Amino acid sequence: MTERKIADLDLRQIAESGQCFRMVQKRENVYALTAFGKYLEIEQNGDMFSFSCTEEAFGEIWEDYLDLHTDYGAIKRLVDAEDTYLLEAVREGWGIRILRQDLWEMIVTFLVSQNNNISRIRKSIELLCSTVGTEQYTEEGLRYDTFPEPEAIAHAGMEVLSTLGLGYRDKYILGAAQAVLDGSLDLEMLRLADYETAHKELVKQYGIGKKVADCICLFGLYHIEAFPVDTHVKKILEAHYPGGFPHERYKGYAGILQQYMFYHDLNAAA
DNA sequence: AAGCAGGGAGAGA
DNA sequence: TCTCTCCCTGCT
Repeated sequence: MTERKIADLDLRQIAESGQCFRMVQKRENVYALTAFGKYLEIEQNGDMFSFSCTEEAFGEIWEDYLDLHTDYGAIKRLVDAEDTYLLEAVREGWGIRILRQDLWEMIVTFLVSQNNNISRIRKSIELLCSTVGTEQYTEEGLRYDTFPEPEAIAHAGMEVLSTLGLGYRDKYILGAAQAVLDGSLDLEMLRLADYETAHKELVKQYGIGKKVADCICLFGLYHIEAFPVDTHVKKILEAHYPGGFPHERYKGYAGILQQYMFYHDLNAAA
């Protein structure tokens, strides 16, 4: 058990922000997530958080995963005081952070996300993990499933993938797994590359277009300058930024602002 | 119950 | 380049 007081963090907002699909509410104020083969529960009471892990694990894995080294308060203060829409979006999604998630998991996740909705993405990812991933148990005996490595997905093949209800996306996922194994999709190179290079490489991969590549850059490589434009963001830009989004003003971190806007739009729709 | 939902590939212009 | 259709599936 590790406890911390943390500003600019809200678990519910992150879980619903569409950047991660394996973070679920366990009970009041408690969320559970699986990442890097490990399972974590977090309880939030205001700005006080308790994590179901040791101080060591917190420092080595979760602090970084939750992007706690980044000052989101400072970023929010950079928002144009004249931009009432963006201020409102930030006010509503004040506790959003960009999680530093695993690259391979993000590649598969956002391949699944195309032309798809959040609840179905969640189900697909969970089914993929429980079918092809590795079954693990916490010290308390709670079962969880790790995200399948490329080897496991390639080994499963279309025979298994086609039974998971992924639709036409199954062949993209198998293709990506095979590409990692044969070296044509080089994860280590992507991790070292800058945003432009990573994006250019990603769109070469079958099933990855501009939007999905941007999501992978933002959520899997922490290139916070990446600004994915999906149908929601497109709609937002048309409604609130007819002259175009001020990318110059927010150069280098526009992706974080995109996340506030996206979250705001999801809530407005409901 | 036709049409849509966090897109992309492939074809044709 | 740009536009158009089709793609799996589940939900409304």
